[in-house]
Amino acid sequence: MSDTLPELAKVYVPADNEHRISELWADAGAFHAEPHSDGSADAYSVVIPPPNVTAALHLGHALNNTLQDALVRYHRMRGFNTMWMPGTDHAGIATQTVVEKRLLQQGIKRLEMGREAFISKTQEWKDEYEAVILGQLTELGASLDYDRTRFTMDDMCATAVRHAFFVLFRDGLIYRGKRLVNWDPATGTALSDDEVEMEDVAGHMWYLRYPLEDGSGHVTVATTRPETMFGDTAVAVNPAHPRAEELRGKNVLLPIVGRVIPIIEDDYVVIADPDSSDPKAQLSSGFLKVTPAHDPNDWEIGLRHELEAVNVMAPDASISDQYGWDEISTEAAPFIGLSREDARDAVVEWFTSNDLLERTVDYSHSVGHSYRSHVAIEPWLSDQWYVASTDDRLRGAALRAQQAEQILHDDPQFRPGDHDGDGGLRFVPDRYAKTFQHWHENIRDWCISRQLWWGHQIPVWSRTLPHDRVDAAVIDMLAAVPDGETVRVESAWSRAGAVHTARRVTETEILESVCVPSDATLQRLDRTDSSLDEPALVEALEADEFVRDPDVLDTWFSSALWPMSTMGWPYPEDFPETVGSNSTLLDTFNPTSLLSTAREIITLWVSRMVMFNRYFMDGQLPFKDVFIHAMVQDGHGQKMSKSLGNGVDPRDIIYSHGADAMRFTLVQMTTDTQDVRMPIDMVCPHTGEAFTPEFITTKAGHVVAAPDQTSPSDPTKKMVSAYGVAAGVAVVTDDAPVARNTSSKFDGGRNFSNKLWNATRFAVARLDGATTRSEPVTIVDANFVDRWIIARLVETIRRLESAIDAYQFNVYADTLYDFIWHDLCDRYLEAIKPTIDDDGKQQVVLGAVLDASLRLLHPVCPFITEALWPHVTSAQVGTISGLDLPPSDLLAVAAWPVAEQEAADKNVVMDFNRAYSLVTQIRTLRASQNVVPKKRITLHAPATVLELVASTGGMVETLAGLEAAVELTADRPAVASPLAFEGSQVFLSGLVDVVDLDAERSRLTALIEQKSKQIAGFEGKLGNPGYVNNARPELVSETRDMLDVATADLAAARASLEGLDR
RNA sequence: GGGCGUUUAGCUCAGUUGGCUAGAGCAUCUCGUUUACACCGAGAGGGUCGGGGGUUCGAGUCCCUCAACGCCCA
Repeated sequence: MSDTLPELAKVYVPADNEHRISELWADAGAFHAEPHSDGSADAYSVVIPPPNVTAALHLGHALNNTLQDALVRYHRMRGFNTMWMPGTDHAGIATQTVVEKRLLQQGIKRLEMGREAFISKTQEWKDEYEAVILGQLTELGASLDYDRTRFTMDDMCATAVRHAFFVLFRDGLIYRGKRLVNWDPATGTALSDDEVEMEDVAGHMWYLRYPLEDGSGHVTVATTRPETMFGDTAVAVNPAHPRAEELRGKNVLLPIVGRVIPIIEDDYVVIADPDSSDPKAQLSSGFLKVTPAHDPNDWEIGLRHELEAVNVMAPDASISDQYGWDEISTEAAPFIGLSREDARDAVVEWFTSNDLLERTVDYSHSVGHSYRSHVAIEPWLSDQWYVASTDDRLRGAALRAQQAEQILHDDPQFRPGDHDGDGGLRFVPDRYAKTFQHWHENIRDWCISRQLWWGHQIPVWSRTLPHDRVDAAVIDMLAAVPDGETVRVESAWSRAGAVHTARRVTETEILESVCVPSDATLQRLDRTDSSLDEPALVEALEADEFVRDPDVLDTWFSSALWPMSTMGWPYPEDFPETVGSNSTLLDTFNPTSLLSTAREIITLWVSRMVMFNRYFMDGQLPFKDVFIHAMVQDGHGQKMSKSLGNGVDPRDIIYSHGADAMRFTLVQMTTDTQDVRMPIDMVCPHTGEAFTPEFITTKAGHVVAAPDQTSPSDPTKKMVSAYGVAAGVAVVTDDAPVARNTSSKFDGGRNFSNKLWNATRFAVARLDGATTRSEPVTIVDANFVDRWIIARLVETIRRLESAIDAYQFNVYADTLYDFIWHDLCDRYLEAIKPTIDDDGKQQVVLGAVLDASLRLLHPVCPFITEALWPHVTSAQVGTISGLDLPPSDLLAVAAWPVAEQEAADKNVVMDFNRAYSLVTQIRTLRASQNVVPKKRITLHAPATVLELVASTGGMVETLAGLEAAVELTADRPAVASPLAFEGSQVFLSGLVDVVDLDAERSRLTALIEQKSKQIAGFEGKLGNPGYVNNARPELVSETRDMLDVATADLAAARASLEGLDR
C-alpha cells in the first residue's frame, strides 16, 4: 500500500489536502448518525447554534464551531453514537433589513413590491448565504451531519412552530395585550428588550411650567422628552414633597393641548436634592409629567393610578391624532405631522415664547436604540402577542432546571424537584448560572409579534364585530368576566379543532381570535367535528370575516424549538428521515449533550429553549451542559459582529494559514475567562504581502479598516477592505479587488502543523511496513527512551481526557503541543536517531506513538492528521501490548487510543527528567563556550551519575553530544569544565583547547550566588516552626531534600571554583 | 444603577482545593544548516504578579479597598 501513496511534501500545504479530505469524509458518510436504542453506544449530540443567514460567518463563529467540532470528533472517536445537527436561522428582522437595503440600492421599495415578491427575494438571499455558510463550515472541517441540515423556516421546523404556538395558545400561555413595546420607528416593528441597545446620548433636561387649573400658580416638570407632553395625563409628585399637601386634589391645565390633568402622588418621583450624588435627584424638579403611552415608568404609574394612556404618535414616531389622541386644540394642530425631533424643537420653542420654559440643562443619559436600525426606540402602545414567560410552567420550570450546586437563591419553589429534567442543567464556566438565574427571576412576558414579512406568520385569524353581530353565548360569557379579559369560546371553530377566544375591546365591540393548527396537528386532535382539514377551516374562517394576523413571530420563537424541531417534533413519523429502525432522533438525541454559545445568548436563546423543551416534552431538558465560549474581538477590543462588519472571514485565515492552524490556535486561545483579541492584518491582493491597514472611526465610534486601501509597496495599486464591502460603502472592481485579512496570531498553529508533518515524514521514512512483527512488543522489555515516550503518551492521553471533560480547551491544545513538539520531536526523535534504523522493536514503538498522536490531535486538527493517517498506518511494523489502537481506514472514525495504566511507568519518567536535566546543563555549558554540535565531548562523573547515564541506554550521550562518560578520577584532563549535578562535581573535557578561566570563574560565581540564595530560602522555611508544624509532612521533607541537593551543589561549585585556581 | 470578568516578562496569555525556586508562545540576543522541519535546532537575557491594607508559618492564588479596562443586564 505504501508504494501507492505519494511522497510527503517537504512543507505541509493545507490547500493541497483540505478539499480532498473533506470529500473523503463526505463520500464515506463519516459524520452521518442514525438514531438507535440497542444500548451498544451512548448518544452524544449537539445542535449547532444556527447561524443567521444575513451574512457569512466570521471568526467568532469559527471559534464556536471549532470547539463544538473538537468535542464532537472526540466523542465520536470515544465510540459514542454522535450526531451534530447543522442548520441556519432565518433571523427575521436582520435578514429583512439587509434584503430591504439591497433592494433599495436598486431603487426597489418593499411595500411597492408586495409581501409575496419580497419573501421570494428574501428566500433567494437565504439560499445564497445558507450555501456560503455551509461551505464555510465544511472548509472549517466541521463534522456536522450535513444530510440533516435544517432551516428554521423549512417544513419540519415550520410544523413544530405551528404546533407549539397552538399548544401554548390553547393552554392560555399566549395572549394578546395592549402594551408599551420597544418600537423601532425606522423598521416599523416592535423589538424585544434584548434587541434594544442602551447608548449614552448628550441631551438636555428641560424644565417646563405647567399652570394650575385654578390659576393659583404652576408646577415645573423636568423632562428629557418634551415632545411627549401631548400625551401627558397626569403630573406626579412625591407624597413627601413639601408642596404635596397644598396641591392635593388640584389639576393642571396642560399647555398647548388644553387637557385638564390631575396632580397625583407617587413615590416613584425623585425628590429634588442638588447636593445628591444621584444625578436624577440633582436634576429633579420634584414634579414628573406622566405620559403612560410613551414611557415605561409612566405606564406603571398609569396602572397604579388608573390613568388614561393617550398615544400621540404614528408608527413612524411622528405626532399624530390618528392613534388615540382626540380633541385636538387649535393650538396643538400645527404640531400634528411633525417628526418627534421637529416636535421637540417646536414644543421647546412654544414654551420659550410663552415664557413657560424655566431653564434648560445639558444632560447626558442612556437611551434605548434599535440594534438593527440604530434609531432611538419609541416606547409605543400597541396590540402585540405575548408568551406568558412569567407563568410558573415556563419560568419556574427554567429555574428548577438548574443544577442544585449552581443555584444561588433559597426559594424552595424554584429548587429542583424530582420531575424529569429538574436540576440537570449545568453551566460552564459555572458563573454563568447566575446570569441564567437572575434573568428568570426578573423575566417579563415575552412579546413575540413582529411587524415583518420574513418569518413564521402568526396562525391566528381575528375579527372585530359590534355587539349585535356576536353570538349571544359569547356575550354572556364576557359578561361574567372583567372588561378586557379573554374567554375561551365553544363554537363551530373549536369543534373543528381550532381554539376560539373572545375579548371585549370597546364598549360596543368584541374581538374574536381563532388559532388554527397545521393540518398535521389538526388531523390528530380529538375533535367533535372532523369534517374540515386545515385549508378548509381557514377558508371558512376567512369567508366569515376573519383575517389572518399579518405579523410574524419573533425569530427566537422558532429558535427556541431548535433542539426539538430539527429532530421531527412533534410528529417524527411525518418525516421519515428522523426515524431509525427502532428509535427516533428525538428519543435518541434529545436532550442533547451540550449547547455551546456566547454570553448574551443565555437570555436570548438558552432560556427560551429550556422553557419550551421542558414545557413541550414533559420536563425534558434541551441540553445538559451549556458551554459559554469567549468573545472574539478585533485588534481594537471590539466584538466581531456581522452587523458592525468588522468580522474576519475564516476562509481568509484558512487561505493564509490553513484550517488546522486556525483551529489549533483558536482552541489554544480558549481559556475560562479571557476574551480573544485578534489584531488583524490585510493581505495585498496585488503583491501578496501582509500589512496593517489604515483605520477609520465610524460615526458610532467604532474603529474599522478604511473601505479603500492602498498597496503598501506600490501606491498606485488600490484595494477595498472587507469592512467596506460589508458596510456597502466600497466598490469592488478588477483594479481594486477586495483584500483578504490575515493575522500573525495563527503562525503558531501553522508552525505546529508543519512540525507534525515533518516529524511524520522523518518517521515514515524510517519505518518499513513490509516486515511486520506478529508478536506485540511488550513495553516493559523495551529501551529506556521507548518506555519513556510510551509513559509520556499515556500521561498525555489521561490529561487530554480530563481537559476535554472539563471543557479546558487551552489545556487540550497546550498538552498536545508540549507532547508532540517537545517530547516527541525534540527528545524522542533526536534520541532514537542512532538506533532506529536497526531496532525493529523501536520501530514498532515509533509507529505506535505516531499513530496515537494523530488520533489525539485529530479532534483539533482533523485535516493534517487525516492526511498523514494512511502514511503512518501503512508504515507501521507491529503493535504494543497494553496500547489499543484498532485499525481504521479513516482517522475520523478511528477509535480513541486506550492504554493500560502499567504503560505509564512513573520511574522511567522520573529518571528521564533527572537525566534530561543533566543534558540541559551540559548543553548550556557547551553553548556558553560556543562548542559546535558535532564536537563530541567527554563526561567525567562519579559512579552514581554514571549509573544514571548508563540506565538511559545512550540517550544522554546522544542528546548531550558525548563521546564517552567515564568515571571521575584524580587524573582527569587538565582542560575540563566543572558542573554541579545532583550535589556531585562532574567535569566535561574536550570542549575547547584552552579553558577561559575568567569566564569559568564568573559562571561558577553566579552559580554559587544562585545556590546560596536558594539555600537561604529553604533554610528560612525549615527554621520556621510554623512551617515545619503546619505544612504537609511530604512538603517539608521535599524542602529538606531540596536543601540537601542545593547544599551539595553549592559545595561542588565552590570546590570547582577552587579547583580552577589550583 | 446591578452583575460578571480582566490587570502576571516588550507583546499575547497559562498558573485547578494557598506550598512558586512564578511558566509558555511570540519578540530580542548568541551560536548552529551533510542527511524530518529555518514554518528549524541548542542556549541566554527579561517579571517587587495593577496600587494599598488584611488573614496565614506561608499569598500571583483567600478577604477588604482603590484604580483602569471590557462585557452582560437595567
